[in-house]
Amino acid sequence: MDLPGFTRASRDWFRRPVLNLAPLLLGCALARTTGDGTVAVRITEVEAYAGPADPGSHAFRGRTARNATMFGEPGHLYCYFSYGVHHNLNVVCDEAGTPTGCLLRAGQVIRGAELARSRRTAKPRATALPEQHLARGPGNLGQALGSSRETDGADLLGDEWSWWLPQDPPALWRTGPRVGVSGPGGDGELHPWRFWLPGEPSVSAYRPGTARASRGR
DNA sequence: CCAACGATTAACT
DNA sequence: GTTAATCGTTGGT
Repeated sequence: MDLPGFTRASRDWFRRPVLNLAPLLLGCALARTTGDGTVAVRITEVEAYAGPADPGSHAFRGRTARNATMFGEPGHLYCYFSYGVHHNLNVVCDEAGTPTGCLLRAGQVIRGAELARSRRTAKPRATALPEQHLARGPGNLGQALGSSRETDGADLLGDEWSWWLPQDPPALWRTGPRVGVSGPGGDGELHPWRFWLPGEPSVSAYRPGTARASRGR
């Protein structure tokens, strides 16, 4: 398995504070290979969740059976069941014992579009979906990759799931309020921790955000 | 044990 | 813009 223009990430690449890692995830590729083939998604939108100090985080009230994966080694997938319907994917960040992660909110399917589409054909209008919308939204991204209850804890340095760094990383991103997280005065005031690549068709046009230049890599 | 609530989506007005 | 669908997790009784 290879991806032109990308190289595989090491465990240590994930070993940094969540707010530092979050923008670096943009432009990376997440791939999954099964007997049916490979689907790879280039990440265009993420949200950071900062653990015990973050009221929006699943880890805010400590360790539970559900969020245990976030307490483990970085470079694994924390997959949780959302609204009785979706299997949303997070990249576990920072050192083991620091329960932080980034929710993968959207991406562009760069390999296996046919397979990704077939995984979404349960939805009546899926056959009419433009390719750019196959992995738009966290639930849809999870669905395009076929994530399930079994996905929680998967290692991104394994054979089935893999994480890829772009040879030519994006130089610019935007930040804004997280989606679906409430808080006093609006969560966005305190935690503008949604990061996305401007101008990407796979990113839904939510609220406007602030442009930030990258500080070099 | 039980009731409330989502890190959402798609369909409908 | 609004709302129903849908069910595991959580926290309180």
